[in-house]
Amino acid sequence: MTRLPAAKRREQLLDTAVLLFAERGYGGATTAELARAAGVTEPIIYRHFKSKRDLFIAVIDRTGDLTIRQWDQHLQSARDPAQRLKRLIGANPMVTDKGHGIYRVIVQAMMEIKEPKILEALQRHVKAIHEFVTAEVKRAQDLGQVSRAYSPEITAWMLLHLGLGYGVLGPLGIENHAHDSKGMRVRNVIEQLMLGERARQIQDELASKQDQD
Amino acid sequence: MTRLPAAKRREQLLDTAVLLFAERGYGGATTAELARAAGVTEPIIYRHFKSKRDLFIAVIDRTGDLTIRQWDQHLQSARDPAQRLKRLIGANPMVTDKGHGIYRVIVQAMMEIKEPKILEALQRHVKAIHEFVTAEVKRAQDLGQVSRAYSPEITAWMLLHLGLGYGVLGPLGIENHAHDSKGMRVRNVIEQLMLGERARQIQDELASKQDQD
DNA sequence: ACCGAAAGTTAGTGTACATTCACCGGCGAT
DNA sequence: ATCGCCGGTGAATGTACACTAACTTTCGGT
Repeated sequence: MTRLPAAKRREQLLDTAVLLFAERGYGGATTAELARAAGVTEPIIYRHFKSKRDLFIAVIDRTGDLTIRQWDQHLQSARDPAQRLKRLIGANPMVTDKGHGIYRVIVQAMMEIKEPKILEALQRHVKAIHEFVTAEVKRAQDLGQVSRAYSPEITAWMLLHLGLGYGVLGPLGIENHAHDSKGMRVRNVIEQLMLGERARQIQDELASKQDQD
Repeated sequence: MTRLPAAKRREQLLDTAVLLFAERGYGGATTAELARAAGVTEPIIYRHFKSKRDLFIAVIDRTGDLTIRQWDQHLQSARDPAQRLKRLIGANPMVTDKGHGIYRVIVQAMMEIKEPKILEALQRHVKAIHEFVTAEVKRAQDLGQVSRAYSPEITAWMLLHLGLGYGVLGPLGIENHAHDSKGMRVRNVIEQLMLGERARQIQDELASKQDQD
């Protein structure tokens, strides 16, 4: 309806595509739907992108940056590195409202990898996130807030794997997923392990005064 | 070409479908390809399965059984529960030659979930595997070979998440994935954590006499 | 030897969807 | 005032693919 300059329309199409892919998946989303959601007709899509696949690649590159920026912002208000880490653990972008749709698309892309360009984009993305988490862990270790038993790098990989696994299985809605009959949650286990040996007592103390995070 | 009794044909179709789905993905594989690969014509597929989706569900269910049977077999020659667990950790079906193709498809399905029937199949699958791992952990705990700090259930979830995350990121071929600059690997960390506090020393001892696993 | 059921085939049908063709209208530079 | 460019549309087009109807061959039991 409303006429837009090419650059704006392109951006808008990408915005719309992210939402649509998140909801329907790449395969499930149709160009007709995308056009309708964007308030234009199909040929417009092809004015801006060579093909649906091309559009998909553009979406991935774009969401990579976006995700890390969102993470950064989310951690900014934390008091200290330990708190930041707790938030990091609690704010798995695969599960939070903002991120989970986007991450569905990214993991979907990880499972396909037909184009080397997509692979490269994903490698960049994971590397960036790993570096980010590594830096967080290192900071907390330097302040003695986190056990130094393992290197920041390996700890960050563990966190990524755990978060990814959790993010994949969570949406399946499996009964008793990620917790046991006593109400223990994987999240708690991770925090305890990361915060060192005394962590369990600390955890117990915190439990009674209703943790804000 | 060669005529087969229904049961055999059904099995053969499933065998073929696993390979094809692994290679092309569920969406990418066509019924025509499947028929050709199986050496029959398309209607045969529909004699044995109500639909392509139905076939996929059968594949998922079957892979669940298969994985567990393969694990069972792989673990059988281990001396004790602790050894079994070590093997379990080392035999991530998402990474082994046999499993990795089909697990890519399964994770793909987890990211899409269009049909509730597929969702159910996936839930069954994950549940079965979780139960299996839980039982292994419990056995090792009962013999005091594994730290009782966390319940078998929660420990099993951690292992599943870690394995899944590792299996998703591994194929991306990221530099330094899952290990740090000192050569420490996530696998080692998991083993150490699971085997309790003395695990590190035990690990060191074992390292010198060239562990067979 | 025959017949009925089981296994298989040929040749569609219908449709969902990415992609394109041919045309339209308004706005800004001349 | 007008004309060409650019953002836009309506209506195909083609094709890939799941699924099916109707017919044929083979096999095993009597």
